[in-house]
Amino acid sequence: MQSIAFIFYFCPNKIMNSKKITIHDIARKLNLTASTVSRALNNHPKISDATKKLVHNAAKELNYRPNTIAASLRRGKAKSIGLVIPRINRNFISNTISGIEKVTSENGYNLLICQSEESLEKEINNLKTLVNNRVDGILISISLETNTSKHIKTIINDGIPLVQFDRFRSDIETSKVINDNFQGAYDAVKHLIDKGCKRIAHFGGADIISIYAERIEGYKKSLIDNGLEVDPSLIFNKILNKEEGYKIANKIFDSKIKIDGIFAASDYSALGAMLAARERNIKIPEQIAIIGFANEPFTEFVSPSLSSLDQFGVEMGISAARLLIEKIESKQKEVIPKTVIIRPKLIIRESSK
Amino acid sequence: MQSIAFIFYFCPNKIMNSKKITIHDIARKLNLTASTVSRALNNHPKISDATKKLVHNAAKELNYRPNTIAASLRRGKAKSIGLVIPRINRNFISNTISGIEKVTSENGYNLLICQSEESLEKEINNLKTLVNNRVDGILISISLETNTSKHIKTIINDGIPLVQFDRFRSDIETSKVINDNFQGAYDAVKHLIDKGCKRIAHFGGADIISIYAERIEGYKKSLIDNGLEVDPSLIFNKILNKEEGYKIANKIFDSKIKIDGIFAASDYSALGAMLAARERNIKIPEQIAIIGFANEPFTEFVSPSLSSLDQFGVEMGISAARLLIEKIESKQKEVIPKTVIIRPKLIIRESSK
DNA sequence: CAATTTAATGCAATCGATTGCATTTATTTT
DNA sequence: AAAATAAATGCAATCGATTGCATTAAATTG
Repeated sequence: MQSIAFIFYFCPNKIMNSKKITIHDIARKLNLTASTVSRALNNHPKISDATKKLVHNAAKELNYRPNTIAASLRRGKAKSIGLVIPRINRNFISNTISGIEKVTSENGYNLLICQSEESLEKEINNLKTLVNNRVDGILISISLETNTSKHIKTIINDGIPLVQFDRFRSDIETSKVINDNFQGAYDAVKHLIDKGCKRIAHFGGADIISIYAERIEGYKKSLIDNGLEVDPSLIFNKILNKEEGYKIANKIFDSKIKIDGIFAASDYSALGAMLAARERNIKIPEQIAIIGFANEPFTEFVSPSLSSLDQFGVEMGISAARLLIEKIESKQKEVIPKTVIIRPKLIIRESSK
Repeated sequence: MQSIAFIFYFCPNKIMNSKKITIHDIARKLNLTASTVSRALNNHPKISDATKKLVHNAAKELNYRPNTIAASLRRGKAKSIGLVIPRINRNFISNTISGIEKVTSENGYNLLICQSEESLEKEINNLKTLVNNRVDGILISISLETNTSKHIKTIINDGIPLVQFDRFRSDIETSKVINDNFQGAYDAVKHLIDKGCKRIAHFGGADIISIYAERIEGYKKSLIDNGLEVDPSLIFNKILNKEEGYKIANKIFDSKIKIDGIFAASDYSALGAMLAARERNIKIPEQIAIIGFANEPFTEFVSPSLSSLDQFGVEMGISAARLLIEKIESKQKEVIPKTVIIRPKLIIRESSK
């Protein structure tokens, strides 16, 4: 007796870590077949309630853990969804992931997450991994480097449901969930004009990415619709972080270019501009009104607080995941690609009041 | 001819979406066996270079995609790692995930992510899902609600490698990567005292979670070591967000309690306190110096900018993932549990200068 | 050149759950 | 009570890759 306790005390892992229980073990114990056990566990209608109860009890007693992998192999599907995003640690993206995870887990799907780190090569590899893992569907927001749709088309031709969200390629027919970047930009610029701005600069992203191209278009259209003209020398590309925003703002202040407003495609570049202005005692919003994009958490707390456009990240993730699951689970092969457009909401704060 | 082109044009999916190629298809094409093909693809030494080349070419030509699931079933392992965290969309956590994903993907593991949403019940379910998916190992940061280790012990007894990070249970022997919360708190409070504070309040979290308990202890020890005494009426628990910080600060200001410094376990509660002070024209840091915890992005941008403790999220994720993979891949069953302690770095900003 | 070693490949079982079809048992109908 | 129907369970193949052991072919040795 003593020695048994002794062994248990020192090697609990070894002792307890018995081999995994399978449906065959349960079947043997109950004098049934694996098929019956399988059906009982899956609540198949043709199995009597009595046996179901027996099986469930035995499963509990033996501490049975179903082997998802085996089931996946047999079914040819893994009940899992792959997600490819540029980076996880971005406020907006982690919000979308949160929404996605909520929906997928509610529907019994596992979520496989890959970061492309803004690299096309990694993005391609990520997709390969997901295909090899036989995911039921893929959600993707493309990298900044992605200037082709070939890899994505391959996926679609393989018959794997795919939904794009946020950053997307428009030359492929997929469902997608996107922000109305045009409208957001339009609204922001209109607001600046309403506040009296006449010379509004735009700090944009890489215009090969559609979301940034659209913001530029919205900016232009808003100017024109509101009686101002587009001055190409006020449009700056690839200004997305604080440092670049700071640099460009300083460059403008040093030059002869006069501006009284900035619409930035990123809160960070807007912040950079704010800091540059502050250093020169240029009053915000009196001398320059500023609006950013994405409604990063810090925008609320800086001073002056920064006007911005909220993108509803969680909601976007939820819709994207729902669209994908709908497509996965629809019997009829052909689901008409849907585009869900979320209109960003202008949050007016001190920087443009 | 015409008609073929026609068909291709209208139904590319149907045509191209042929059944998945398996190693048997490759074998058949080359007059070999599946075993040989499998070995060739895995670069087995006993297969001649000639056949390897043949197999690889055929694989490419047929657009072969290995079925990871089948391999996983056979191997009993999925080359995947499970991650359980309270929420994805928190700056610190998304940073750790980013680090984790980097390491796991570099080592050929998939990452399965689950959110517990601060619920013990969900945390338990998450673990079940991961076990059913036969993950090779698990990384976990526990929920606020988790007041037991039973579910985690089960995992360990099942022989599944598990590493805790950030929020952890100390009554289970696992490797872990944690912040030196005691030291961080100690440093922060010492800094406040050095700046002349005599009556420092602490806005803490739930003290059943060790990281918060440690911050309290560090706070106390620092007071004592530096010749001040601990006044329990200055310690407030479960004050972790802006609203609560704002509320408690106001309560203090309304009372007879005099304070000249706040060390908060969260940047958000620190911010709430800042806003409350600002409303009453209490000068920061002259009348009250404030330090937060986590170095959230906004801390740099508020004004006055908020001193805080940086937790090195990405590095923490990297270490945790490395520890886990090391454990998974070590041949000898018994790996001595290691604890990696990352010392938070005090970032001194205007709020405590 | 026979005997032995080495290299390369094949055979067949296996991982664990699922599922179409067959079979048995129980129930109902005529 | 025989026949027909329904209900419950069993049989056996299957999903695709891996792997220990056997086998064949080629190379080496004495």
